[in-house]
Amino acid sequence: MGQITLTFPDGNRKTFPAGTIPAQVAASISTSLAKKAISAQVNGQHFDLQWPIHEDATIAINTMQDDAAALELIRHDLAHVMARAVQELWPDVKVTIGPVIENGWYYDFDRAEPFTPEDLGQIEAKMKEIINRRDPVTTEIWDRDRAVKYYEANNEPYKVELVGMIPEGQPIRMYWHGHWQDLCRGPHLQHTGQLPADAFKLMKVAGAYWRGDSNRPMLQRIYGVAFRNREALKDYLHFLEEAEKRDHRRLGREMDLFHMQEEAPGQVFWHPNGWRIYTTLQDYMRRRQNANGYVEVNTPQVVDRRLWEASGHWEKYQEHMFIVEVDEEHAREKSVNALKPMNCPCHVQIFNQGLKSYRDLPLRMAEFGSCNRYEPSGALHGIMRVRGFTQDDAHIFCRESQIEEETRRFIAMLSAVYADLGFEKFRVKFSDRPDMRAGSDEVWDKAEAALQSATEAAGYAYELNPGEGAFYGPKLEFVLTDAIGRDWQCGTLQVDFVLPERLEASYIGEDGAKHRPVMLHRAILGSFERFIGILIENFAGKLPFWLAPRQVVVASIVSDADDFVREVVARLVSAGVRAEADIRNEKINYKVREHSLGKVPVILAIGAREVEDRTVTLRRLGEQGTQTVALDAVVAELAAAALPPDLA
RNA sequence: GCCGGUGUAGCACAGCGGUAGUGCAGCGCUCUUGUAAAGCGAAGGUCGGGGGUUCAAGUCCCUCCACCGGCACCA
Repeated sequence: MGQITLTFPDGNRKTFPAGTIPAQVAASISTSLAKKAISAQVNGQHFDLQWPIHEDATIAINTMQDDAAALELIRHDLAHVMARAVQELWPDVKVTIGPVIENGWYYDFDRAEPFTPEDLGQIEAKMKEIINRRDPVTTEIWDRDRAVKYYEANNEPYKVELVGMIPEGQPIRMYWHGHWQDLCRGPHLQHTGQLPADAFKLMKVAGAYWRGDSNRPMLQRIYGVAFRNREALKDYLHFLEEAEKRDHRRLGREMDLFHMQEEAPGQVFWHPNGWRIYTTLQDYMRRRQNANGYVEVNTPQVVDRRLWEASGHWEKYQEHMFIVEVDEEHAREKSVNALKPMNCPCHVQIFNQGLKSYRDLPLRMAEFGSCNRYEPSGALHGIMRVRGFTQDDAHIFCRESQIEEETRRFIAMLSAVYADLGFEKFRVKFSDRPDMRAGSDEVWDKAEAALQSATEAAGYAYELNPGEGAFYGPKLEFVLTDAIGRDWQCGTLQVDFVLPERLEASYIGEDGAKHRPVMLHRAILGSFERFIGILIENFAGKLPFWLAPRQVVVASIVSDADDFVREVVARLVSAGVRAEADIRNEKINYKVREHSLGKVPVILAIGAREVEDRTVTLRRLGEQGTQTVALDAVVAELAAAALPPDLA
């Protein structure tokens, strides 16, 4: 048997017989390391302590101190322990897959009876029992036939299918946790006793399609979360509570921004407070667009199916459109229309009016386009995913040679807008050509290169999403990260070679001949509804002053102050501040509490002293202290703060 | 659309086969108040819609709708 040389992280080298397993390497260092070891990094690969090493390599032994490895193993082993617990409790349940996900894992089961919340408690107890058994984890490599026969004999059809999916030449690895067995690529811990019995929790049961395919059976998925210790779990559960307090549906009610009701599922009833946010944001975007060379248009809501057939949407998205049929009772001829689900075909109609010259390009056509889509009922979510929404949409008609410059300008505008709205950082994703696509490779080459180089020129790194582009062209997607670390994909820029062709857009070039323009579809916010939801959650309702629907409440302390309160409100309103009076017969404590819960950024309290001195006592949301200031100074300061960032 | 859960007063919730309850908000009265809930009083609900079982149904069954959590979808 040959020898191999292993290099340790400190640079030391040692020779071992070929086929040595990391467990033996750990034991050669110390018995305590052998006990504490959970896995190894071998040539950078996450390695099971039982996998043999056949050649020279770098090696590092992982213990629970190594965050990434520890969390990966804890979550992965718990997935197995949970599956085992379920099968111990209900032997007829069939197991499928159970991967590690962010903060935990899930495992999908096939069981006739639904799992109940009580079942989760029972499973959790059984898992703790299994952990306390300290069962050793062992592994073997089987050949395909043996694995298939084994699973057929054990009536585990999903596992049979999984074995069949493992590519030729890749090992089919079996793991044993005591007597329980699962197909798994590993690695795993040494024994179940290495798992923290008090740092995991089963969270919820949910349906999930086998292999993500809605034509295949619905399985039952159990989600769990796990961390290295009890404190980390507690922190995470606390984080969930905090996230719930930011929920835009809850804040929407508490701040009286909007509501939704049964008669109009997926559509928003904007209350005065919410609509102030909406119009403030829209006015801001309109100024930004004007400053960036866009022209604004507006197009019809109800459009005959012929246009959607021509654009290709009828064929693909008919099921998801609101159809409006007009019959002979009302009109001479029956017609079938759709509420517009998008604006682009209408924008091409405007482009097509009159002859366009190359001198007209690039033509940046913007619309706050009100769209309706019949989204599947299960997709609806507050104001984030709705059936009626308004996009900050625009289409840039340009020549291929202008794609790069237009992309660069767009990214500059988008980053300025995001910064103004409180998002300093965003990520860029680039999706290139899919297998099914329109247009020649030559054109795709040019479009992809233009998007990439414009992104790089703008100083942004991008993540590649291979093959995820639209069938009509490559795209960029812009992803915001919010205050508690969640990602939101908002902006997009898509190159489209197809729609101008289908809807016969053209311009006259310098050569006097007709040419096809390229269309860039682009949005920065995405939809106002969703973006306002994101703003609410990002700021936990405490919107920046300029966006706050109620900026100032002027509250009387004694009724003798009422006249001065009204005067202060009038001064603020005429200075452009959204101010209102609260002269109800209530204690100042009560008023402060109520307006603080309503997320009003500034409360001005006025009692006898303030009336006497023509001052106000100012209290800012989230602060304990107050300051008493002269009226003129406060009006000037608040008027300045109320200006949108592009006007300040 | 699929799986599971939920739907009781404006809001948050209790009641789970025998004449609909609590807190807060709202309304009335008293209090003129100094920075996160003053006191008292009178009200307020065809218990999501429809159908069924029963002497009797928020309570049990069926069905539809909406919402919540996932999955699938997202031009």
